Amino acid sequence: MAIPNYAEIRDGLRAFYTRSQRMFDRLAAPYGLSVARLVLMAYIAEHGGVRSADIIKDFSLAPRTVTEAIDAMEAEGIVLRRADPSDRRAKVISLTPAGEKLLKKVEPLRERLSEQLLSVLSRQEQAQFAELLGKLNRRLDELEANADQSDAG
Amino acid sequence: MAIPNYAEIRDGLRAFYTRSQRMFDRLAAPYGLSVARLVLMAYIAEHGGVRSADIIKDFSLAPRTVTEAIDAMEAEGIVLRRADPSDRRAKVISLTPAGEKLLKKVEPLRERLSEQLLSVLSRQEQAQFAELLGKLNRRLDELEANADQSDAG
DNA sequence: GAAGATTGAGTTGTCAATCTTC
DNA sequence: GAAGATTGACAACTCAATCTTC
Repeated sequence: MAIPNYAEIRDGLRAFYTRSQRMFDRLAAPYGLSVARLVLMAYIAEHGGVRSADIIKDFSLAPRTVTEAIDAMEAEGIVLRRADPSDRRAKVISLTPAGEKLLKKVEPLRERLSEQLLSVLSRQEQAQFAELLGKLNRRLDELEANADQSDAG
Repeated sequence: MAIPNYAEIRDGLRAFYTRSQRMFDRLAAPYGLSVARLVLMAYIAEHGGVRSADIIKDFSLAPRTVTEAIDAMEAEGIVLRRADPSDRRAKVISLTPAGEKLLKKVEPLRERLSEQLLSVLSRQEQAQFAELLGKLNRRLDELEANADQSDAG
């Protein structure tokens, strides 16, 4: 039996992720956006009003990353932060009308590029790819849980 | 027929890539390394002496990224730059003995974490995953070629 | 003490411009 | 003019520390 070629997977994944990321960034750049901001905007739009902590948790990001991104988007009038009336520690982030408008314009372009990229796979292969990613992410959950255990122990 | 769920693939890919990347970074951190530097070191070791332009091409990186990484690694005594005798524009990058020693120590840890992560997939699934990534990367080649054509036209 | 948000310092990446040599 | 390397300015991420409120 052949030795598993982890390097091929690592390199293929790195190449695809970074290259496709760059392609999406170039798509969004003319609108003053990046994929990172587009993803945040879509998330905020989907959930209505969110807290920084929600984003940190759902995207596995560092607090610093989120504060900085929201700061920049707030300065550009895309999002706004209001005090949370139910918890004086928290702030509620939502899209401004301008932010919603921008999202509605750029989101279809992202979907179109996704299509151009992913339609090279058959429906079955797309489902396979999603399933493999799901397995790998669940494996990460396990390994992270173990790491936390070690920390505590 | 169901509409392809591109968002699931996008989100799954983003989550897996960024989370696993962070896990590898934490593995390398005690040795003063990052995945990015580990990857560069492995490439330099494999090829003996390389030029900045080789790295830029083979990893699809911006020139800035490479110069900065090599600068930092040179300052730490991991790599060294020599003038290329055959081309006075170029410099040849190679690992120092200390760099080789460090790589030999850390590379097995990377392989071990790859195993822990990817062994959740069967051999067949690993092969599938690699093949799907290959298809997607070739698709990126096509799209990038089209983009270049548009630029020129 | 823990949760929510922010901030300081540093890495890895981008784009765009520059300088030297081919 | 094109290729090889570097640099300035900036985005998006990390870790670690801090401050307020629960």
